[in-house]
Amino acid sequence: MKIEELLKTKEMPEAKKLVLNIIVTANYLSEKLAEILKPFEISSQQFNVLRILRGQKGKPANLSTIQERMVTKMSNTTRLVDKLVEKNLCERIVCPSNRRKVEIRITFKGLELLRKLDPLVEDHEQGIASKINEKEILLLNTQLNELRN
Amino acid sequence: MKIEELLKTKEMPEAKKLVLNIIVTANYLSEKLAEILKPFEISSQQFNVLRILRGQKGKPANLSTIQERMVTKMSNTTRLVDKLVEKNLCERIVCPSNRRKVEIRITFKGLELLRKLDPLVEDHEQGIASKINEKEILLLNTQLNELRN
DNA sequence: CTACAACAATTGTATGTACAAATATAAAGC
DNA sequence: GCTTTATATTTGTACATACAATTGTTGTAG
Repeated sequence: MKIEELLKTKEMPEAKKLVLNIIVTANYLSEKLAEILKPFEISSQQFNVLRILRGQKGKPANLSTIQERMVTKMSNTTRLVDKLVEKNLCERIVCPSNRRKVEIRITFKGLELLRKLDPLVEDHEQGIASKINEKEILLLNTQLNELRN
Repeated sequence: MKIEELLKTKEMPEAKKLVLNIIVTANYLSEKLAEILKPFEISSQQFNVLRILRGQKGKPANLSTIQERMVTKMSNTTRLVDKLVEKNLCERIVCPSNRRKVEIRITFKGLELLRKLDPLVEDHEQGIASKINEKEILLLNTQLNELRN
């Protein structure tokens, strides 16, 4: 649906339309992802943290590393990790060489969960992207990058 | 900055890049808006509600009307309106013809606040959109609409 | 060695989001 | 008229976000 229909407004400058459109589309995408994750009782931010941990390939991550790689930077990583630890999806130990830091690792259970989720999330992303052609995807990525400059 | 640099990942399918890029860009835009609104002690969702109320042009709105016009549909409109009422930016009375409903109106103080904010928000939106040319804006809007279909 | 600055994470508070359950009122069916 | 169903909003709970303040630890200057 067109953005202006969605917001039930007649007229709007294109600039305003663009800003709202990006936000509305992002909400839509996040909701779709949340739907996929829901049966597995994991939120999109928790999923995000798990993927970052897997990306470490065995090497433990500390909180600041996770934080700087998060999609939403200011989320409270301590409490996200708390939830994951509760569910045994990751473990957290105090870093022996520097006790200010913590070492966070994904567990086997966490890896298993991601392995189940991978194809579902992949389908979701492909399904979205398939609405436009490949050239348009590349262009869209470039233009979004520019908007943030 | 390119999305892959931002997330500090080497390779990623374009579809995944696109999905993340939209979400990251939306976060960026929301943060910028929040910065503008902060000195006025109003959140972007409260601002959103206020603009919807102004759009009613004197006619009162009830909760469900506001809800369906919100950018983020599932936010809890009752509590957002609570905050606005506390600040005297809008008023809420029980609808006399149907006591299940409420009538919500923007106050003079609310209109004044929006009048001050309008040019700031406009500048923000224009500033973002000016990063790409007009044709690209139109195209981007079209493509984002398609992604949600 | 001690005081102090810098660093890493945690905790606290207010706000917002997502969803379910509860409350209150109105409308419909018998 | 009384019960049931539908409608509109509010309330409760868990999670997430934004940001400030605090805690505990390390590094460093004197």
